[in-house]
Amino acid sequence: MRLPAFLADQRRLRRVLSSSSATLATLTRLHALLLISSSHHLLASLAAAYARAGALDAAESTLAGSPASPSSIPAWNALLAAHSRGGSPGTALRVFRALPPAARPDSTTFTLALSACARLGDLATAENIKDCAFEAGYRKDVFVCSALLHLYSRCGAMEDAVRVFDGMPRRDRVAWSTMVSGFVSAGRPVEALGMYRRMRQDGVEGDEVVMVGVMQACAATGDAQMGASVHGYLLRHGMRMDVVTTTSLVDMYAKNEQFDVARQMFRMMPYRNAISWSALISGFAQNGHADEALDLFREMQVSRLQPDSGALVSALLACADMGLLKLGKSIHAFILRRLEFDCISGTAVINMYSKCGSLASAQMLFNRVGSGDLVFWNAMIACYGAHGRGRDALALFQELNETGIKPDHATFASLLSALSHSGLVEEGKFCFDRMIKEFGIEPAEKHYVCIVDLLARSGLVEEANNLLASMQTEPTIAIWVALLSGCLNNKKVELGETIAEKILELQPQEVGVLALVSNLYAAAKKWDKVREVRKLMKDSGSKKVPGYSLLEVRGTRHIFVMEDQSHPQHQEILKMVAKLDSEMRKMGYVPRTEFVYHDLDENVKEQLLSYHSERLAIAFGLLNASPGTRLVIIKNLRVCGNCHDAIKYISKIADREIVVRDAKRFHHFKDGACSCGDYW
DNA sequence: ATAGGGTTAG
Repeated sequence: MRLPAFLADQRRLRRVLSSSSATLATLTRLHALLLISSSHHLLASLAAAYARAGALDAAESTLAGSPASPSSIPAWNALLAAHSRGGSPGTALRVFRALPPAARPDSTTFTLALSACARLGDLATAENIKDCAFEAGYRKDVFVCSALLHLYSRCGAMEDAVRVFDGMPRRDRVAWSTMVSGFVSAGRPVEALGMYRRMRQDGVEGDEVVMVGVMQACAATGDAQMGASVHGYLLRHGMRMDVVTTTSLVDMYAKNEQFDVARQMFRMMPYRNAISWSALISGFAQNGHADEALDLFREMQVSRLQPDSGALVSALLACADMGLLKLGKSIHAFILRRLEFDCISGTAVINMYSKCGSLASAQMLFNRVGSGDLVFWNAMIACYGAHGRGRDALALFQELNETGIKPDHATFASLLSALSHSGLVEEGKFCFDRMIKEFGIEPAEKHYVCIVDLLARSGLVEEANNLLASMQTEPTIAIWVALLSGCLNNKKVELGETIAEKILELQPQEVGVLALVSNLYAAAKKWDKVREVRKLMKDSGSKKVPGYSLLEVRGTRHIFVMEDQSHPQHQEILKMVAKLDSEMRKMGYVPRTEFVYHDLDENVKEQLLSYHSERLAIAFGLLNASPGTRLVIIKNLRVCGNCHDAIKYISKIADREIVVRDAKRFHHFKDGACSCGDYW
């Protein structure tokens, strides 16, 4: 072929350059030809072709080497897009900054640059780019605007996203769906669902992507009915049930505790990835079905799919829940051998050690990994809190401040809870103040729960009550509950009754909440009120979670439930309990029958107290565990004040360290003293 | 001609 003739055939040239099938060799050859002919137009097309073929350096040098003009913008865009897709948004931004001024960026350019900022979480640069885009006349551009929506929601600035969204003259499905998933990831699922409703009212139908966001929202709110209707919508509209969509369905059903449906969906998936497994495993693990979670985890191990860190993290969650230290340790070892030790799995391991009572192992891991990741620190602060080590939590918080990492809402939730459980009232108040004033964090529900708990626990119920009066919004059930439980523990029955009324007005469904209210009325000896609330409990339909205690002896787990006679050593255990009881009494133990909230005879109350599940578990442990080893009991409910007393005596009699983990934290009993800062 | 939205786990 004669070169000049070939160059003259512009149409044919264009076809070669815009098809994505041109090989690199062809492109380099053409490059040489075009340089000779110095055709700027064609050089730009060539650069775009380079970018599409993955030769990004060649694309950039071609562009930089030819004079800039608006006609080179598609090529620059192709280059930016390639960097973005290739996962290097930083480079994309560098290229954007290096754009020659004569090449006028268009809507696509700005959209790509903003999307790179979103990926990097670089709000400052984005603001700059936004200004340029607006100046260039793209203020109303759908693409630029949705890129902004995505940017703001990824940077936790939902209010800015809302502002942009409200200013959009035209909103397409992508804009709506960005808002839906934005609200979901901001932890505001109710507003996410609101967005979806508005979208439908606007006459816009959902597609797979929107519906995934809606499903996440349903999972977060626990709205099972809405969830099922979304499922129906997907089927009715014949949507593509790919891995992502189906995994979201599985996740939603599992989070809503519809395990049969979740499992069925999972089994029907033609193709599953590691995320699908993790979704189901964690669904079980987080809802008290650790056994099934671990069964699935084992099944995943035997399937071809290697467990990734997500599945391991879910399995660790199940170990933490059940206090399975041995299995947890082996997963830790597996991660060390086979995977990169990332922050998420590191945090999960710390959490597992924490929940299994191995404060020392958690500390060791924390010190060895030494990470700059905030959540990692948060987990360790929470771990100290769970072990009643408020001062250590505070010290770690101060250390965190010295690193320059900014604490977040979760840091303060863990810290306040640690201080509360250690009775460090002044420190707690001070931290609550600092959180608001110095760190500019608006207290959320959980923070109010902590601070009210902190005050009320140490008897300052009036101060706690005043704090609630100063709140901007109405206190929620959880906040009232913290106050009420302080009233109950400090025998402030009168104030307690008014709070109980408020809680009942909010119509709580949770049995635990109703039980607390009922106990308060029992403490006030208002037995007709007690009956009333007990009836509510019965009508609420939700089953009371039976209290159980669990311990592992020589690798086997034993579960004890009050009044359960099924254990093969039942008679022996009862004898042991009685023996301990009489020895404790000789040492001065007096059963604290005020913890039995029923209208019963005193001696019946005393008997009931002796058969709490942790007492049975401890008796079993003393009979079977090797002498001198520590007994770690995992209990799903709180340890009552009487058991707390009793275990101190037992620990002294048996000369053993006894550790009881209740729903919230650990009580380390050694030589009759509990190392947890406060009582219960 | 081309760009913006989606799955688990701390």
